Amino acid sequence: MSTGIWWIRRDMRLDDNPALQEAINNNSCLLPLFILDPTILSHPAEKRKAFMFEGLRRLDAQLRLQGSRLFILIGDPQTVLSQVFYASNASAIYAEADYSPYARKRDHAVAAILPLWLVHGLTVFPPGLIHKQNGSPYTVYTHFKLAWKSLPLPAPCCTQQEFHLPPLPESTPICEDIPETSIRDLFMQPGESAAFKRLQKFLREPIYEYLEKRDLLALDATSTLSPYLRFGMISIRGVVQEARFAIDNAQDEKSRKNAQTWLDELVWREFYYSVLHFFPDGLKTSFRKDLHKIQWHNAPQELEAWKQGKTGYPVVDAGMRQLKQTGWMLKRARMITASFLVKNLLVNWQEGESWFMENLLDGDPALNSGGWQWTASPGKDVPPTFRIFNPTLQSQKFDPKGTYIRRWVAELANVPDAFIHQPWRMPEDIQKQSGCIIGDIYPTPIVDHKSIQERTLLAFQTTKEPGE
DNA sequence: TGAAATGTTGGGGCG
DNA sequence: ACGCCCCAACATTTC
Repeated sequence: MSTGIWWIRRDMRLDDNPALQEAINNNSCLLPLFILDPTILSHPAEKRKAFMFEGLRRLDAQLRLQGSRLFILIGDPQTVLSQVFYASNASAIYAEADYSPYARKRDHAVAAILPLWLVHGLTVFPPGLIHKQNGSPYTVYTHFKLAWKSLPLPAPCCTQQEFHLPPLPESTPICEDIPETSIRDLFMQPGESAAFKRLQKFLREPIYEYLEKRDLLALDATSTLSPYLRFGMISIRGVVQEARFAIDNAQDEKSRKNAQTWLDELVWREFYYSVLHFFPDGLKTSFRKDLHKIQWHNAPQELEAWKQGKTGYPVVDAGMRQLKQTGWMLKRARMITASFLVKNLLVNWQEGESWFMENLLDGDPALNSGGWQWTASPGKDVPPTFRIFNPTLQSQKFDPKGTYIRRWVAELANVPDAFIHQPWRMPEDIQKQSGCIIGDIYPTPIVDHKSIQERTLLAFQTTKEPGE
């Protein structure tokens, strides 16, 4: 009789879970354990924590269906694991490898005093596996993607729908309750079955229109799987396998291309974890070293207006309000709002990065930082150009009727279509008619896009290297 | 996974 | 009927 501890961190699922499988294969008893780490609990991400706690409740329910249960303990992981390990007379601890700098440090400390087995499962291929011929990392996505796609997809570790969880050990720790949260309405229901349903729904039709519709802000045309992937409520290997299957089954070339684009997004996720692997400092400092030279404007009141969705640019404000209320934005909305902060307000990208981390359900350091640095980078990607998003053009393109804007910015609900993207241009009588006085009910734009361009170009010029 | 400036084309109104 | 102009729509170039 041996007991394995399944230390759950961000692999909150039973299906295709390599760490869980490893624990089961090597033990006759299993102790599923989640540690409430004060370091993580102190992070001000209330919505994401609520999603996580509710997810833990669902996982506990799943475990109980098979005669097991989830154990919750509070404290420093090294201390907690030592106690549980000896109290339950366990043989080893099994966990899915996590690659953030904090996780690495934490796991290193645990492994120094206890038998900790880290099993890969967070990405399809372990970060670091894919590199150039000479061993150096890919820093351009396109090249990484080609290398990624040339590799055979690893098979899921347990394909059977039903498997039997080993029983609990005889001596189990006294455990805490899953914390309650003050968050009432979660934008998405967490848990493995919700994730699975969402994927199935997406695969039926939307995946074949993904490229054409993903940027339309008023639609719900994307998979919205990222919060589930964030907590491992669904297996990335399984998702990729389904994506490949969908591509192979596409009815026509256009559908195939649409589905292919969705898979490419999953490869972006792999790419950012790879970048983090090779550049572990890239989370806190700019991956592009020359970004340090930029003279940011960093006006606190402008940053605050951005956070609260009161910049006076409807599409930016809609996005920021949606983020604060629900913890979710389409990638297009993330790009528009991020570009506005960095390129229009000239605020250091790290300010935006940490606000997103506070609010996003899917907030993941590697991906969030990667996305922000993509925004801040003045165009090292292909083709090499300098991009400043024009919030009005983006708005007209991706929310042509203003549906998204009106959904999130109530003050603009009755503004006519002709002015929905630029309400500051409304004549006074129309402002009165639509009940939206600019500068009173809805803010005047905090910066003028046109006049700000020169400042931004100048600030970013310092990043140009000789010969460029 | 831009935007703005510039260039090209093609249909319709009109003399 | 025909050529000319206008201009919107689309394409290409440049930053």
